[in-house]
Amino acid sequence: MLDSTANILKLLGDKTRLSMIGLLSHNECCVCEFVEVFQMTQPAISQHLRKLKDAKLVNEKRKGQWIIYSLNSESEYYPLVLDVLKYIPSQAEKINEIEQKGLRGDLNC
Amino acid sequence: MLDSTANILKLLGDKTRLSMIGLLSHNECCVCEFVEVFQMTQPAISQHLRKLKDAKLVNEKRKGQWIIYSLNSESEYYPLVLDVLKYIPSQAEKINEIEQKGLRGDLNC
DNA sequence: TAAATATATAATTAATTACTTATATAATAG
DNA sequence: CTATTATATAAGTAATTAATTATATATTTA
Repeated sequence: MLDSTANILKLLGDKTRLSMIGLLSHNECCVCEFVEVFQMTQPAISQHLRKLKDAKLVNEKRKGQWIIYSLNSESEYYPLVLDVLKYIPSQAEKINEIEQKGLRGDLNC
Repeated sequence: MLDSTANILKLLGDKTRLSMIGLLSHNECCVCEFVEVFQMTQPAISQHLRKLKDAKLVNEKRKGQWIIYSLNSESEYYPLVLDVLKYIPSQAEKINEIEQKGLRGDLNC
């Protein structure tokens, strides 16, 4: 339990992944949205998502050509995630930003 | 706030430091006790404590030849620490262990 | 004051992590 | 069926982190 909790905290202890979790607490997101929000290469984003998925903190589902990620509320560590989210500002605006820039529409996702 | 929270989580995302914080939530501890508990070299322990101190998660005070570490309940992140501690087993037994082995007495601290 | 004890710091090394580029796979549109 | 779009994976590199050994500092005791 201590080791596995430490591993979850290590995952959350990266600002990109922590922000991803914050975003996912508001909306499901596809990879291309994260790429826009974080101004990071697509493989870098996919690799962060892979770690979150391996730890079962997020779920993925395919929707046509997109892979949609969502918070896994069934996770043993979901309550910890919710507790942690109390300590970061809302990430909702980051989604609004790309919607306002019209980027979200452009990406068709 | 997101970055600083991520940094705190990164610090807590190491099993040695997480266990240290768990121990400190029960008792103040000196460095030599951590050395016994974690079977790790003294410099390794001091370096972990340094990181926790730099982040102001712990306080140190000198008591004769010993440096006593304690949780800093004044920290902005103390509430986060308390939330996180709900997800790990009590570390109290680790102190009991070394007391039973008589080591704590032997060390005179 | 010299020896012993407790702790910290510096320097090095080993291990881990994050990111990049290149490539592969899967779905859709023409 | 080919081109395009979305995503994943692999391989390599750079950066960061954890641990070790050696040494320095501070306190206590003889």
